[in-house]
Amino acid sequence: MLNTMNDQETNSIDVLMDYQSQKLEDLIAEIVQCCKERTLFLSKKFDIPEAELRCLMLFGEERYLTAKGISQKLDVAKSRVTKIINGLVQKSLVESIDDPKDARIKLIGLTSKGQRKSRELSDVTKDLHQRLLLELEPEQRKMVIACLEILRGSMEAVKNQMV
Amino acid sequence: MLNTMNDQETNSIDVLMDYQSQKLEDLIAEIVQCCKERTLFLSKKFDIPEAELRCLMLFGEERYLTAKGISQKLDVAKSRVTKIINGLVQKSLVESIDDPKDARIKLIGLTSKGQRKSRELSDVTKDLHQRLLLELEPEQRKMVIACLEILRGSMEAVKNQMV
DNA sequence: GAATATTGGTTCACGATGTTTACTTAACAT
DNA sequence: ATGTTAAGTAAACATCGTGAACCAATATTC
Repeated sequence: MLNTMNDQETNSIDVLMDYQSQKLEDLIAEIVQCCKERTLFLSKKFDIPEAELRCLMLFGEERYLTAKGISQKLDVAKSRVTKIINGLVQKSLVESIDDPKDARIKLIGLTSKGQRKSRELSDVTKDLHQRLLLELEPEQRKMVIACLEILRGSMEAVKNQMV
Repeated sequence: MLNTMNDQETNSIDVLMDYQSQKLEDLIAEIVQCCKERTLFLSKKFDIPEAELRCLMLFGEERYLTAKGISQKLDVAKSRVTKIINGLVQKSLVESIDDPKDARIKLIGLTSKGQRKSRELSDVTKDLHQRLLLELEPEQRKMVIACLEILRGSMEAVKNQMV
């Protein structure tokens, strides 16, 4: 009797977990897909490849970046950075000068055209995210952000388990 | 006086929006990054390119798929599907037979090896999402899922505004 | 029923993203 | 001085993806 009861209970818990994990998977996939479309949209709008846009956005505070620094921030190989920088130099969005202290290093900085583009880009993405917030009630905004923080933390935790 | 008060209020609302939209942007970026790492991890674990894995996962219920159907589900050009299928055929995970009714159509189906792989893959991803849920309290699970639904809806809404 | 679309799939040329390996040049350390 | 480490570049390769041209088979239309 009790046994049956427990079986049913565990079973319904399993069913719930199954449902929830499937739901979670689907939702995350849809959100990721939406982000992919957004970056593609921006790339087309600005007529600049995605990787170069990502690079442009790194010059938020910093005046100059090095290839190595960019490589770390973008999480790609150094050689990849060379190509990205080449593309941006071609478009006159960025220019590199020699570090006066260390001849190995090249300092990469935005040109004024690059600064305009970068500003424009961050304005557009900021606008998009603000519109996203405007879709929500002020109460929901806090809650959604709080939930994303929780989710991010859990994803990190699971990632670390995986090693 | 009142004016000043209102200015301060609007200002603090703006500040809040700025903060929240920045937070939102960062959180979404981190979550997307985490997902990217996950797919890369699975691709290496199974030693199968990401696009082919994505294709394998389409055979959930359906016995057979057509190149056109796959093209729509994966949201890529037909020509891309040809290459993906070639890769999977090479690995003996999939085989294509002629549709008896329409000689233009090739029916793509999993081999038994492909079924095993596909099953394995969905088990692993299900396990990952369940672990994600286990990081949360049962109450949080519902809340996080609810928030993701809200977020997804808002993202769709913003996307549609953008046309 | 023959001429004319339309459809499903392949091929080819191209471009973007990325890695790995090897190489050059410059700085540093003993 | 010399050997080691660091920064950047170059070449070869793999993956993901599009678009246009094309072929063969089915549908449509007169």
